[in-house]
Order: sequence, then C-alpha cells, then structure tokens
Amino acid sequence: MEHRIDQIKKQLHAHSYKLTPQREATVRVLLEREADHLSAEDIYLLVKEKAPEIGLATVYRTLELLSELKIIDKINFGDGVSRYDLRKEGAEHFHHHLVCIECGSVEEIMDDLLGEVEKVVESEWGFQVQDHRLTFHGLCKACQKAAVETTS
Amino acid sequence: MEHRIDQIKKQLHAHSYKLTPQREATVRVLLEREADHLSAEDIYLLVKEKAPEIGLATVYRTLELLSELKIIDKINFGDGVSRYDLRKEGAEHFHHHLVCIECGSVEEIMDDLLGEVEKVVESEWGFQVQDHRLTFHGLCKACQKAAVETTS
DNA sequence: TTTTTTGCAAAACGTTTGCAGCCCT
DNA sequence: AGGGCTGCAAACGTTTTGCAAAAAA
Repeated sequence: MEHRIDQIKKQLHAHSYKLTPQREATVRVLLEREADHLSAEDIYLLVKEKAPEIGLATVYRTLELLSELKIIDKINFGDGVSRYDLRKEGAEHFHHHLVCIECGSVEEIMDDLLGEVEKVVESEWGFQVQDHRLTFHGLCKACQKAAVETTS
Repeated sequence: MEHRIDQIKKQLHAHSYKLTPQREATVRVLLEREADHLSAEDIYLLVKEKAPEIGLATVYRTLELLSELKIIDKINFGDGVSRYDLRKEGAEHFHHHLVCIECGSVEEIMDDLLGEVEKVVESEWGFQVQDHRLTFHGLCKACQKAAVETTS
C-alpha cells in the first residue's frame, strides 16, 4: 500500500503535480476499495471520512488528473455515472469486466484475453491498438443458479 | 430501406407499439446515417429537418424504445454523451469499434472476433455471456501515416 | 512573489418527467 | 370515451467552472 502511494507520488511529481493531502486521501480510498467500481460520489463520501473538509470538486479534479496519468481508468457501465478503476501495477492494458444483468455485480478479469484479437485488428484493419475496453453482459454464476431453481 | 422500415414496424407492432410519423422520421435518420454514431442531440437536429415540430423528449423516448427492442444499441465512448448505433439485420451481438485517439474517427468491425474469448469466459469464469461491448482505442491508418510524416 | 491547489457556489450539461392536449380507433 | 403518443417546460442528477482564499514553492 505505502509502496503504491510512493509510486503514484513519483508519477505525479514526474508531471510536476503534488500529492496533496486531499489527493492522497483520494488515492487511499481507491487503493482500499480496489475491487469496487466506485462513482465520484461514492469516492467523495469515503474520502470525507478521512478528510471531512474536502469538496466534491476536488475529488472530480483529482480523478481527472489520475485518469490523465493513466493511474486510474474512467468507465461507464451504462447507468448515468462514471466509475473509476485503479489500474493494476504495471498493467499495460485495461482489464475486462463481467457485468451481471440480473444483480448488477461486476467481476474483473485480469487475464489479457485479447492478444490474438488485437493482432487481427492490427493486421486486418491496419489499426494500431493502444488500449481496449471489453465488457461482457450476461448472468453471473449465482444468478444462473437462482434462475434454474426458480424454473424447476 | 423500406424493407427495414417495414421490419421495424413489425417489431414495434409485436410489442403493441405504433410506428408514428415521429418514430418513423427518427428511424429514417438512423438508417440514413447507419455508419455514424450520432448523439440524441445530433439525431434530434436531423429529424427536425424532416419533422420540424418534433420535440427532443420524443426523440429520447423513441431511442429508449428502440433500445429496449434491441433495434439500436446505446453506446458511450467516454465523452459525456450517449450515442446510438443501429444493429445490423439479424445480428446477434453488438459489433465492435475502433476509436482513433487522434482524430476521433470511429470505425466499425462487423466480424465477431470474440467467439473463442466468450467460450473461455463461460468455461473459466462460469459467466453466461449474453452480449458484449468491445472498443479499441488507438491510431487509425490515416493518423499513423500523419505521425510518420511529421517525424521524418 | 508567483504558481498551484482548494472549497464553495453557481452554472452547465445531458437526460428524464409531469402534464395538458392531441390523435387515433 | 379510452389508450397511446406528443410537445413543452420544468426538474433532475452528474460534472464542470469561476473565483477568492489558502498552501506551497
């Protein structure tokens, strides 16, 4: 944890930004809730517990800054809110998501499933891939089970 | 064109909705600009040329309706607007996109590149895939060329 | 001092909703 | 009459912006 904070601090400094207390509190929330997909409002409320004087605008500005530096990714699952997802250390590409259309749960897939597909896109379409977004919509394990039980 | 309108009319009737003049005008814009990725506002302005009395709310309601019936797909490329994309006739899955980070152009890929990947997701993660969203971000052919020319 | 960052409030933006009126049988 | 559908305006929730104060360099 402290290691990642340090690393992010360096990334900020490299672009002549500072790791202010507000920014650090925001990053800490992101690290603590790494598995979640929090909205700006969610993050704001959690950061407030650590730094009650913080304003929502500062959270937005911090998130924008972290996005620019590719420390986090901004995602949109189709409800009206942007969500923010920490990149894994040294991850070159954004990871994938499984969104359950029944219960709304979001699972992450860290494996890069698109190596082959990207090669095809580059060779067949001449498009130089830099990043990707891949989300599957369907039924998670639990909801498949629930569906079967209801039917039988 | 008329064929697709008829087809959509039938789909609406099957769910006891009507193809009103406003809805038809909206669908026609969508068909005429099939290759584009128009926002609700874009669509509204284009529909206004055919049916000047239409209101923006009606366009939104029509788009929502067409989304429900899976005639169109709502997509989000990360700028703050929803965009709408007509499904190809009989397409089971949503098609993929190549978004150029330089010029903003959006290219469509109709081929289903994810057959294998979906099998992996189903077997390895036990997730029952119903649909997907796949977007690649990178440089389109033209912008790669421009980049090389600037460098040399 | 000069620049960066902050908190607050207001504004802006895309989208949705309430409602009265309209168009159909 | 009754239902669905429409246009308008107002409301809504999220995100951005202006600004003056505070912090850092």
